[in-house]
Amino acid sequence: MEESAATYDPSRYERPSVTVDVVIFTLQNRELNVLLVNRRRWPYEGYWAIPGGFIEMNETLEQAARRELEEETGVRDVYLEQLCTFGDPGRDPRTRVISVTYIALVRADAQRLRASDESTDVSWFAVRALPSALAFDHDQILAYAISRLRSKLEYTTLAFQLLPEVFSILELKHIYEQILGEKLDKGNFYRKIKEAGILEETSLVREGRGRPTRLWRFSQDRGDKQFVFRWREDRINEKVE
Amino acid sequence: MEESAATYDPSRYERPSVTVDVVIFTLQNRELNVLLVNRRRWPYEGYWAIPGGFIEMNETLEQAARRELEEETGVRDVYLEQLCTFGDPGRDPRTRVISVTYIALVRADAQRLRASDESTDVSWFAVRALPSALAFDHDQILAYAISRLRSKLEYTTLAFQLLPEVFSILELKHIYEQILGEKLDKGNFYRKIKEAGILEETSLVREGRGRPTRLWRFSQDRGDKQFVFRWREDRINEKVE
DNA sequence: TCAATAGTGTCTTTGAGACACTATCCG
DNA sequence: CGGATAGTGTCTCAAAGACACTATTGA
Repeated sequence: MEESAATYDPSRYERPSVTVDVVIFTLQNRELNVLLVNRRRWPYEGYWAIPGGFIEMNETLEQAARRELEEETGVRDVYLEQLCTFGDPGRDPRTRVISVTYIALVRADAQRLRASDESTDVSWFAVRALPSALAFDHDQILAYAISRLRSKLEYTTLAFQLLPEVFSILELKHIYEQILGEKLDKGNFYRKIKEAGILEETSLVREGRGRPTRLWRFSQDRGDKQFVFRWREDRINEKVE
Repeated sequence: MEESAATYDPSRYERPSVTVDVVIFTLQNRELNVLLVNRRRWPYEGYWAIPGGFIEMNETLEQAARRELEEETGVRDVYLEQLCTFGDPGRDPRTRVISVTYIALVRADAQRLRASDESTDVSWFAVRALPSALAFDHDQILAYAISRLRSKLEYTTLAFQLLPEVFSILELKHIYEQILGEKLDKGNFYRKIKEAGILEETSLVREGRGRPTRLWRFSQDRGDKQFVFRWREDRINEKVE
């Protein structure tokens, strides 16, 4: 009961440790990728884990997440959203740890990203080829993060957070296909995205093997334009939304 | 970084307190209601707050939430879902407190509910007539809980968690209207809910002033029947989902 | 010319929404 | 009968989806 908080004596209750873990997504050669770090010590030595760390007493949870994110990728100003909090008693053998998890979406064109340098044991993994077992309950966290990303894609403009500044419409379609795991119709995709009015044409084109591609940017100044992209109906069985 | 966890020395980091707070919804005379407790001491003495309490070291977060829920309402086996975690440094003047919040949906027909007995300072409030200021950042939490409930209603069968065992279709419609804050068309509602195939007819009827009402129950054994109820499109501007 | 990629047009089917209608009770 | 509440039928219009077509490049 909240009332017991009023009589709270700090020494009376054991306090758990609290960490913030960040599932960092990006697009790497047209595949959805996620950043993992390799653990060097017990427990789960040699296992891959979601990057994270302990919160400091004077920062908000989101600030902690941004700090971790910047430490790992050198990137600021990315999309960040709270996912869920995990806190089963046995999940960390050392002590009781509560993990507040976040999802981050990072643009593919940030060069510092490739700083998966060899000295620190950090690496990108395609979500379709993840390590078979992760440290702690991180499999579970990651699976949940992916399903959440998938479902949010359908009714938000989240996908743009993964794209470079300019892109072609078929590239955008490709991301949707990647993340939704489903082939989409080209014509219908063009129609929908154009009608949504959230793209600005640029004067750029990209040359390729066939007809050159017109490039677009995500229009910042869209008023309250909405973009609901529901190709699928099976957003149902997720608990927690 | 996760690695620092490996070198973790419990005494090296200050640990925050962790509470679990539960926003408990129910239906009380056809209105969506929420349970609040009145605080008796500093801080926020006399203010209404969302019920909650400190986690114990050997229980999961969900167990803690169920424990709180049962303490407040005497109810078990209700729908429970994690909402979000709040942890700004200044939110509790006593010490750093991280609150993991949950939403609970409680059936209206559990009699023990009315045990808002006068001795403990606990009471139901219609969400349309909430106290003007709540303790801590609980206004924020509550507002978020309501918006989440609203949006989940559109694509899940959550509303059934609020209803008694048997109910009429128009009662169900009424809940949707309550929570979505919008008038729905009777005919269309009948059509949709019937097509969804998630209701079982009972032999019961309820007599009233006009034509008696057929009563239904939510069918447990629906296979993978889905129910997407999207009358509205403005599920967009919520962050975090 | 063809292969390759980009982009458009159009028909069909579905389902949301509006709204008028019928049904069954009490007095 | 009329008022009150429950429940059904049906028309319209917009949008999703299927799919065939045109466009522009390089070799």
